[in-house]
Amino acid sequence: MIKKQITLADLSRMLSLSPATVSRALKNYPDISQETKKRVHALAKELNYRPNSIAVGLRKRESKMIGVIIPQIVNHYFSAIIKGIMEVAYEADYRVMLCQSDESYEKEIKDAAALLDSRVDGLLVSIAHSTDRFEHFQAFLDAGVPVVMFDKVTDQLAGCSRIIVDDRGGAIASVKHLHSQGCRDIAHLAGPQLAYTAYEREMGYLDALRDLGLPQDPGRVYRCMNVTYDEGYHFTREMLKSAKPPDGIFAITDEVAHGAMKAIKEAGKRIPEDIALVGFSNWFVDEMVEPHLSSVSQPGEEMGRMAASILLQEIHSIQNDITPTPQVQLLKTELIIRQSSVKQVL
Amino acid sequence: MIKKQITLADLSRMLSLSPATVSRALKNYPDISQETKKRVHALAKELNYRPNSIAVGLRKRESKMIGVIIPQIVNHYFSAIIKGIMEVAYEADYRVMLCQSDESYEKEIKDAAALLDSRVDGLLVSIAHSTDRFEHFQAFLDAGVPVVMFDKVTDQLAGCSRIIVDDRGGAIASVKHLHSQGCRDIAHLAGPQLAYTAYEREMGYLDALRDLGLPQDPGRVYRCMNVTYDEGYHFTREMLKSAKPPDGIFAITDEVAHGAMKAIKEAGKRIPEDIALVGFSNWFVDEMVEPHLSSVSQPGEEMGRMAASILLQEIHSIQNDITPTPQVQLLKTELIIRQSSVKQVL
DNA sequence: CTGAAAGCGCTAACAC
DNA sequence: GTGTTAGCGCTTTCAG
Repeated sequence: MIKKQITLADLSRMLSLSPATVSRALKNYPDISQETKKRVHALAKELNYRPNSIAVGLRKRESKMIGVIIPQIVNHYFSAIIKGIMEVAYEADYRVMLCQSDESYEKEIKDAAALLDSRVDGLLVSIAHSTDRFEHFQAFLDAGVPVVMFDKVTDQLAGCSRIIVDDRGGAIASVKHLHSQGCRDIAHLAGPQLAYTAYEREMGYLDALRDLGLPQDPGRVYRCMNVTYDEGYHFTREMLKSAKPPDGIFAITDEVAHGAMKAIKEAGKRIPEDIALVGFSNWFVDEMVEPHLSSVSQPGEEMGRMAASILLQEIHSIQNDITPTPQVQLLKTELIIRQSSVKQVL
Repeated sequence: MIKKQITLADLSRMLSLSPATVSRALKNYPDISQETKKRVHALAKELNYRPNSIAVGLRKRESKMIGVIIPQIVNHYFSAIIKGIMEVAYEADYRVMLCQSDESYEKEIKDAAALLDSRVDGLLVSIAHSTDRFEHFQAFLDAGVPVVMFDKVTDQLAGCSRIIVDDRGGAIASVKHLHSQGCRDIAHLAGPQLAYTAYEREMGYLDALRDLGLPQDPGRVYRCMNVTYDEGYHFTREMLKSAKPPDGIFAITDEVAHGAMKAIKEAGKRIPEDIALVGFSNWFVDEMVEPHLSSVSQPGEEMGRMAASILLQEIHSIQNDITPTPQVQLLKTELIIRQSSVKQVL
């Protein structure tokens, strides 16, 4: 049976006080007598009274919950972001409702609807690969619920803040580094162009080639639609089968890069001597493989913390009747150079 | 400003119907005229009406939310579990409220309180290392909210189901396998004994030694209190500095095992010839390192799915006024043999 | 210093 | 078929 939790009414009855007084006493309102406060607190503690936050939410029209929609959870970078989000939310006494879109537009729509129905006070979202319409997020803004996008963002949704890392800068640094190590034919294991981060990294790759005066050969861009280890492995094998394999590879993520590494090793080629390799994410696995993988570090936890902080700010703004100004935060990336890309002993 | 979402009352006013009728029409109650249903649905869709699930929750005394408390999120195994949980919850139209205890007893207590205050319909929990009291979970049971423990469980909380993997069996298989490969001095990188899984793996290690007629030397058990890569590295270095290092290591997790691998390689020893190595989790990184790491696979997603399924069952039982019978589910583990532990070419 | 009353948005029992 | 009423548990005017 559904056992009943103790309620304010229960307390007030037992104390012969009105619910209002009990409520105020529990919150230490100044104009309640010490005596009453003592009695109320004592009984509340004894009976282990806990306010029903659903009722509070209904009354105060705020749920103290923030919604999070993320493409995947089983992913080092994303789980780091979630961690950052949860830490900030926790400190501010907000709960986190988590949804995984699984990179599916349809799932994302359903998740968004469920979160909106749950009356979350704000939404944090990293957009699925396949998403190219944004009405389901506009609905939040229309309802006065702030939305902050992180990592996979879009500029097609006005009035909402975005937190991104400097993907393009990281990509440029990687390619220039490969060039400095003597690479002249650098391939790119890219992602789906629709995704913001994938696009930026690819643009960075192309920017760098142009700056360096290297040819931009579309045949050197291999598109990993799902950005997986297996795709990295597969496309790299393909490269290796060709008459003239590249002498450097810049991979869109570490996962893809590790797949590439496997293929290169299997083919009996040396890293970095034959093919130098740089990934993206600075996953801690990078130091567990041989050779250690060079990679661009992107601060996941910091991104989560920042996204959550901005969202909370916006929630408070709105509660004080001021429309928040959307902001764009660019977090720095840093190229971590390891063995996989250092050809020359200097 | 807090813009208002459209409510049932709004609809009823505009349609000159009672809120009750509108409510019933939206839920397609049989005794509402087709005509009315049409009008109601049309307007609801037009105005994009979405029921306020906080209000529904208050009224129906169920929140359609389940709480999850997990020691860490940034962890392949745990995030896989979360994924499994979320899939099942999603299918059943439940939302997931996630908390990370960070292996802290105090944080766990606060999270539990917050979830109970949010009136989650059920709780899934994997217990923090440092937790040795369970009143904060008993509170759920007292309130008629079912609790299902997974992975890190305790038998000190009566009336609640547990999902575990066969840690002991996996440990035994690992040690016997090392023995079959010629290891006669097998060390164990263990965890804190308080943690259920750590304890079981350690017991499995000892069971196997006994079965094999090998001495059980307490000095061969290295206790990694935080179960980290660094601890694996550190303790293995320590072993290697001694006069007679072990010829096999069974590590409590893959993370620890990878730390051990690094130490062994650094010391110039060969794996598996000098020291054979087996980890636990079957992390996919195991196939990305050289040599590939043997490991015990434990089905994370399946565990999450099972835990969530059982919890939902129990929620429904309770709603139908029947006290669920706590069950214990043991998921099979499987030793995946790779290069790090195969000494002899057969 | 405390109480009465209204209401957040919805549902369910009971009328008609 | 549809409306009325009451109430989920809490907060917050407004009175006194």
